[in-house]
Amino acid sequence: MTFGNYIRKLREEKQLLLREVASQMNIDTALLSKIERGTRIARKEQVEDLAKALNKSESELLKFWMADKIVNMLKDESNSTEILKKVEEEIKNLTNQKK
Amino acid sequence: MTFGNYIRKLREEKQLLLREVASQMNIDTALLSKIERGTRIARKEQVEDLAKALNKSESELLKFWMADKIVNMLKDESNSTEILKKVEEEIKNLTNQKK
DNA sequence: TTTTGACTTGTCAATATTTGTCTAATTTAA
DNA sequence: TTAAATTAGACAAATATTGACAAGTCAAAA
Repeated sequence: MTFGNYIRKLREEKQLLLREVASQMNIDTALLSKIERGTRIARKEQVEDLAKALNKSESELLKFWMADKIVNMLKDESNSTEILKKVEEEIKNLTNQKK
Repeated sequence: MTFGNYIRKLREEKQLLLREVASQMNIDTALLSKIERGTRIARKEQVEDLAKALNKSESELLKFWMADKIVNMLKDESNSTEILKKVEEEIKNLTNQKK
């Protein structure tokens, strides 16, 4: 489930129109349409706006949004598994960093 | 081990000067210095050039390079583990995609 | 069939970011 | 101290991103 598909699903469940949500976000309907279809990438600020408009937790939406971006970076790499393993290691190091 | 630290180590092992490697890459010494110190991000093209100049496999260098970028995206996220798990799922889906 | 409303697409100027180089430090090694 | 290597800062040029507008498609209502 991509970010776009996810927010579209949420919007439809709430029976909201593109124009209603877009208006709450202060953006053009066309732009929100593109974000939902994945032809445009939302800015972080817009993800926050969406969380408000759709009454979902910001971190939940950000999870989908960040995952999307990372998947996009990795989708053409042959050794994405190896890369992810390394990322996990490095993150672990970071969080164990004292001070 | 970050990308910058890694290529610096490789360069020093080979006893090459910044200016020698930078010249092979057709970039300014100052830029390579910044890349090694992590204050500038190499372009993918430059990673390829580095692989040649340092006689290392491109995919090995790209692994460090991509991991760096992803770590940077995640370093301020509280739920990075969750995000990575989602990424792994999505990647798995992608590779299982028939046609 | 025409009209209407919701959504989508293509294009473009404005804005923002990235890039690489230059010059001027600073550090290092002799 | 000197000379070479490396680093920092500032800048213009190149590139990328952004959001809006206008025009398009599509389905359902009239």
